[in-house]
Amino acid sequence: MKAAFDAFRSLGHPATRGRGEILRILAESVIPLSPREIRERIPDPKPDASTVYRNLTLMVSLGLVRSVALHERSRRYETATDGTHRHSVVCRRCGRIESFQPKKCDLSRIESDIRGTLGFDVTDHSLEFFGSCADCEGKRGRR
Amino acid sequence: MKAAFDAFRSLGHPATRGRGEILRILAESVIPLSPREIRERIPDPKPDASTVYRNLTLMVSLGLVRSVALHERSRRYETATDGTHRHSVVCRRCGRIESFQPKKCDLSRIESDIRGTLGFDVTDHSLEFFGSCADCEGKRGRR
DNA sequence: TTTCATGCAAATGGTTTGCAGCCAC
DNA sequence: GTGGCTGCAAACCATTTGCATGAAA
Repeated sequence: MKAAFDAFRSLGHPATRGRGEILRILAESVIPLSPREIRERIPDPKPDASTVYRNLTLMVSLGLVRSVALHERSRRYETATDGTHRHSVVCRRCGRIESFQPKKCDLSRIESDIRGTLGFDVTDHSLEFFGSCADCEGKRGRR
Repeated sequence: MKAAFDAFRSLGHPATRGRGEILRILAESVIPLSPREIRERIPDPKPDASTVYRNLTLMVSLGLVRSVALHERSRRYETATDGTHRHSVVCRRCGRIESFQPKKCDLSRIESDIRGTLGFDVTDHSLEFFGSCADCEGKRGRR
């Protein structure tokens, strides 16, 4: 909490309760959350939905938060402050989401190829996996 | 065109002009396109937007097309019929999109790790890169 | 006190859906 | 002929925006 407030102030933005809550909730979650889910977890009085959106946008631009696209209706968000490098694994059947931390995720080779070939300065990437979770796998064919 | 029609018929779905056009347009494009862009490229008379959406959904379920999330307002789609394995590279400054075909994209190691750790049967993944394109890179600081 | 964040409500824009008529097979 | 498409219009829903008020520094 303290840290969250400092994060904002040091970046020149007022620290408010809503901002602290959003950052806390994202830090506590193992998987990326949607704006709606984030808001639901904020204890009353909840900030308006628009405020949640505005703050998420701000936090992304400040580098405190990352947005993740899991091919759903809405985007999801995750903390970017801890140094963890996680990837989401999504079940195409039930929608379940889990996080996976690869022992070694080395895409730097590809990224330097991209720089050489296209002249793009790649700053980050997004990598998600899709398939069937253990539960749905067991039920295979039964649906 | 011919091939497109056969693709539908062999899968038990009527072949219509709209469907052929969508498949043709996606096959001709180097980068993934949004439903709107696809529709714009169909010569008159254009199918209704809802028809385009319905067909894209169908084609994804038939495995003819893949959807790609590039952190934009709308989703994009690309052909899945040719065996190419491409990844999109997106410029965060100007939105330019390019495709990159890695010499070697081996995520099978990670995917089998996922199976072992989470019990997920991973069938596919999505990998996109973000950064600055050559043009924007040159203008660095000028904006 | 001044700037910036918030709530509220309305607008936006992509996507989905119900329904009646039409087309591919 | 008939089931599956399509167009049209309305509904949906996540997200954005304008504006007046309220709070942080």
